[in-house]
Amino acid sequence: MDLSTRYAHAEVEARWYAHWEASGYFSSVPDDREPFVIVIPPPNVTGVLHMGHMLNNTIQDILIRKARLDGKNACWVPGTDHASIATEAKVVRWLRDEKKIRKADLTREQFLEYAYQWKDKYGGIILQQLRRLGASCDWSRTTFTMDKGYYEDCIRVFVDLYRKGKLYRGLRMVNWDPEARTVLSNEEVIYSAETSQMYHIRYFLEDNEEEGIVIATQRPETIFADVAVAVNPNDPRYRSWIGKRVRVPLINRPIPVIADEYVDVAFGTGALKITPAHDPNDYEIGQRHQLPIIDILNDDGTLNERCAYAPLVGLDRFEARRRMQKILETSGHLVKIESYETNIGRSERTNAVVEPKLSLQWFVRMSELAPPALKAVLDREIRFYPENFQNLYRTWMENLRDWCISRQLWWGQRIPAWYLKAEPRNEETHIFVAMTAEEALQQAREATGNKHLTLDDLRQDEDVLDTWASSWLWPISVFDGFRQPEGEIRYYYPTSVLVTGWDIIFFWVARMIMAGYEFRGEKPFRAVYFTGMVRDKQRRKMSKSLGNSPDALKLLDDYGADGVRYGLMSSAAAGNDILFDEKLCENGRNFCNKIWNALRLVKGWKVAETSEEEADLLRNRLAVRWMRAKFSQVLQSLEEDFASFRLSEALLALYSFIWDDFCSWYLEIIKPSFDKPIDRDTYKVTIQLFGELMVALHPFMPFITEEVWHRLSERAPGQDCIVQRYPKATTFDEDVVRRVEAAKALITRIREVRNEYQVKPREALPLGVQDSPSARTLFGLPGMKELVCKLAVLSKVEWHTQEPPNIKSFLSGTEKYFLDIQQQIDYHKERLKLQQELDYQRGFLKSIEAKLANERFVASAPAAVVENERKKRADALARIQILEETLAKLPT
RNA sequence: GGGCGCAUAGCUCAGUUGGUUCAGAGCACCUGCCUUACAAGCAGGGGGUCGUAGGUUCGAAUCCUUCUGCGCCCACCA
Repeated sequence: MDLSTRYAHAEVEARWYAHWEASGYFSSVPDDREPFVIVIPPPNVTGVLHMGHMLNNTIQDILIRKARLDGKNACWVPGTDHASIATEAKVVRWLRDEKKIRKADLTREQFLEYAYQWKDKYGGIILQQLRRLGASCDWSRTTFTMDKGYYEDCIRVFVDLYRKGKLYRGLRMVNWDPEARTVLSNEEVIYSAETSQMYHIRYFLEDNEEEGIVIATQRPETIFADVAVAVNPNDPRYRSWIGKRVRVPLINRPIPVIADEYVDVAFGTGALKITPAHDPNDYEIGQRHQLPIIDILNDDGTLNERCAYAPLVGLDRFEARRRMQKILETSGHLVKIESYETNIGRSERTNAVVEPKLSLQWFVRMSELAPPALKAVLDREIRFYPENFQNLYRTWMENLRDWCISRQLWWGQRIPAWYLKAEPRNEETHIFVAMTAEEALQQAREATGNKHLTLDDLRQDEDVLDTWASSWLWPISVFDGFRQPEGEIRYYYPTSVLVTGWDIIFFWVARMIMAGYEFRGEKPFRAVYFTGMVRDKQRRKMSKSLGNSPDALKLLDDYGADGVRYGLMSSAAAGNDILFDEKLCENGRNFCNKIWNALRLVKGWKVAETSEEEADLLRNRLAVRWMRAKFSQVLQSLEEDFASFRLSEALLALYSFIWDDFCSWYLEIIKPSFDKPIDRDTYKVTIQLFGELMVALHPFMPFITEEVWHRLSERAPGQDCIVQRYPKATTFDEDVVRRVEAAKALITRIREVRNEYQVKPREALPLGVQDSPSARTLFGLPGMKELVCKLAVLSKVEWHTQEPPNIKSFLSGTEKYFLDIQQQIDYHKERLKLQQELDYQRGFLKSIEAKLANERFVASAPAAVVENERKKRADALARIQILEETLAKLPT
């Protein structure tokens, strides 16, 4: 067999992925098997593969492949999300830079045409990249949240919620992004500490030029929107002021001084200007005191004429702020300016400072949707892994505000609400919510009694839905559950597990759960596996803006998909952030190479009917017995790991089983000496076992396992690793496992001695065993002597009833061994080591005896634990006896 | 301000119900090997009082409390 010593991944990956896909292994249709279903967290259509996606999708692929190997009907639905704000921003930039077109110069229809052009050209690259990773998605089911059917579902849901009274249009204080000119959800606002200026400004009494009250504000330009000054009713400094009137600086509009408990006596000056249109708290205070609302800001953040101060009208809020300093100084209202550290909210998308703003928006009534979604998680109807994310979920669900689902964008599902053109904008009294304009017209005719109304008399809402108001329908809509509620969704829903980062637990996870119960009366998934964030070595979240994310495709090139998958999985316990280190992918690549070379070894053997040496046969049979038993033991723990989503543990267990037990021990035991053949039985079992190992590892490292699986032996068409049955644990011979483990310990001890005394690797030495029942038990297994001889490079094993003189002796387990190393032994050193060991064993014995002397321990500990302590005591006693004898006989 | 979580080897982290050799893995480090599968490798080794102080228990890395040092989420004071 002519195989390179290095495993070459690139060609293998491309070949097998194409083969799997062409064989239809990825696609799923309902049948009588148990389904195992995952819907992908749809990445932004604009996205390119990054570390987070790779982690996420590796986990999903592992689960899907495992389910497929378990004989389930595995269905993994891929797709992308239209990501309204992010995509629209990209398209706007693209138009500006490439096409030299400004969005403002386009009609809605023109813009959308360009947007679809852009999407067709640049969108969905990520799905292509996922194939490189090995993701075994059912590509025929690929869904995009703006697909016709999906789009319609969003509209249908909007209408449905409106009719049920769970959706309303209302005036609310929202987070406004003046740059994108759209409302933002709370989750899209990022707060961070920044230094800003605190302006102390004096408001003079209405009828007094001398006396005034000083307020503190960071936004002096908003004073034109002030409608009151509030003080705490319990603040003695200001008690006499309550009820008086003061004048807004510069424009001299009189406003009252009111009392409200909200005002913090200790903060600022203890007097607070009230600006209901531009601050959420002020808005609430304004409501309490029935104060008017003056909105002085335009949508783009410039001041409008309502501020009543001509010099600043039309200026940007920050420019206005800069000028206010001079103006207030000159007019004598400015008391002082202080530097001040505060949290400033910025738009996640545009980084513009967010402006609180009153606005007419559409809201979903969360009080209606949240309770069943909360209950499902608390009752563990939906299980979280790790479980403690329940806390996060709970606190959020118990403190919900209504969900603002309208966005002032064009890229998205347009809100299906129509108004009468005759009514002024934002003051509409008639609202018609319907699937189509025609239906809306029908409603309008009925509502107004005017049969002559036409479509021309109607105006559709300009806004689109929040992206999450489409992605929350994902698990239902991808199976066409709205239009065909009795169709295949009945087979696939609820899905099996959702794999996603914990950062979108609110955006997406919670809302999907709500949608599941609201629209299907059933949870959308049985379990949620939360992945951590992938961070760099400085613990920073990996992001494009920081440029600290390694190029995902380059990683795949350098280490192979299997290597990268290994790297990601080997340090990613559910929910824990992982500090990504390329070194881990290197481990994965090395592991591939190890497997590859094991294949080269095995395939290089000559096979004979049987071996000439009886010793070889005995040894090989023992090796096979041990390997079978150990594999069963490992499979048992693997099943437990999979059941509780402990995937890293499962991978690690396989890694050490393959590398250590299979390669370092098993193959070394059965490896024939140079140019000698191996007996057919052992060979066949080994090929079989090797194949099973590949199947067991396949979910984690699909490509190399498929390749090796096929190279191990001729496979009939369709006999691919990906569609085998996962090996199952059987009852196994624990005794063999135990005794071989003891033998391994003995071999290690012998190698240690050989190393210490620099015995040549090939030089075979005779081993002496001091006769004892435990030694007889160990060597009683057929093939055990031959096994130890081979791996420890021994010429023979001799039994001693008496200690031979002047020979190196050592302990392993409770047995004593002698090794004739043909060298002068350093007795001084030996004595020291023996004494050290003896001291340790005596201390150990003492602690065990103390334990056993404790009546309460013996009475309350489980019998097995007590029994084990007794065994430990016996072993310790045996060791101490041997050590004492050896010491006594040691030449001085 | 409210809440959640973390602290285990030089580094990154496992450690499930308190009890089998539980004090682990990988990396790094040290020693010796290019031994006919693999130097992307082989054989061997050193290294931790499980953050601190108490408590519960026959028994604590594991449960409770304190303190210290980190991290995160939510809310947000003009």
